Amino acid sequence: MGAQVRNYGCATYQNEEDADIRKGPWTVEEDAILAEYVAIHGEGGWNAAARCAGLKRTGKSCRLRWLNYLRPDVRRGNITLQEQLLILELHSRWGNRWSKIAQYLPGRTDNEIKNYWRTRVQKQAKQLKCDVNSKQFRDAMRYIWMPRLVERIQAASGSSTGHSNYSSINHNGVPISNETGEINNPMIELVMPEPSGSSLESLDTQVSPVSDVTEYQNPTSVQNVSGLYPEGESDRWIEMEMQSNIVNGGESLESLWNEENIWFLQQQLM
DNA sequence: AAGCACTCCAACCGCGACTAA
DNA sequence: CTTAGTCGCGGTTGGAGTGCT
Repeated sequence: MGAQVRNYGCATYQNEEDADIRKGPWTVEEDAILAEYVAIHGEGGWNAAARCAGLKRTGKSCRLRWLNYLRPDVRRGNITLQEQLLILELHSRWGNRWSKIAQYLPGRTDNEIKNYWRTRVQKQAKQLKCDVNSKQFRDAMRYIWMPRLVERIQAASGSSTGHSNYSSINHNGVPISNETGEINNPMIELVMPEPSGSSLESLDTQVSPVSDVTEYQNPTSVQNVSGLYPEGESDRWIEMEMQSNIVNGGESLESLWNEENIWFLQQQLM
């Protein structure tokens, strides 16, 4: 980052030459000016927008402010279960392609998804003492978190299919795609909107900030999940599931990742 | 009540891709 | 072909907010 000045408390300047360029938090007035400009001229041409609107901001800053905050269709608030599942699924497919992932979550910005990943998902990897990109962690996501999320989504939407269906995930855990590269996974279809503009409202199961991948409802039983796990490893994974239930005494789980479970998972993942 | 630790998010930066002159 | 300007993406970070001691 170098020696540039950061001061989010009040807008500041990088150096003498940039004394006309404001940095830091946007004011209400600046927001209004930018929103009005875009309403008249449309999106794009951000450098011109900054100049013509009289904003002492860089074009980049204007673009970011518009896309991440001022845009009328920006969704704010908790990431839903469906969105969590989509993020996990799409990240396993595309990696850190945040903008691409964001296309499938209407109203969510790449920045927001990136923040979610870093603050929630990477935190869990850290707790498990494994790299977020490691096979172990990906497996934990794929064979435990994601099926659980699916179950919760189904429970919340009143579906009675009875068990998670991840059968269209291949042996690498990647959802099987058709020739066009589209994901062909019934559970993902359940939650995945078109990349442009459609709404998630009908499936909008809001969750609290703590009710993300770190916390699960206790499944009533370890049910029909063997098909979810890697070939030849289902026993081991089912055992992990059962162990996590035993450890939690059948009560609803405060968190799957209490110390005991983390230790247990680490042993299993060795 | 105060201080500390931690979480979350807005906003920054560097860099690569694209495009027009 | 080269160059300059612009845009978009992914990584990083400061600070406000919140919870805990």
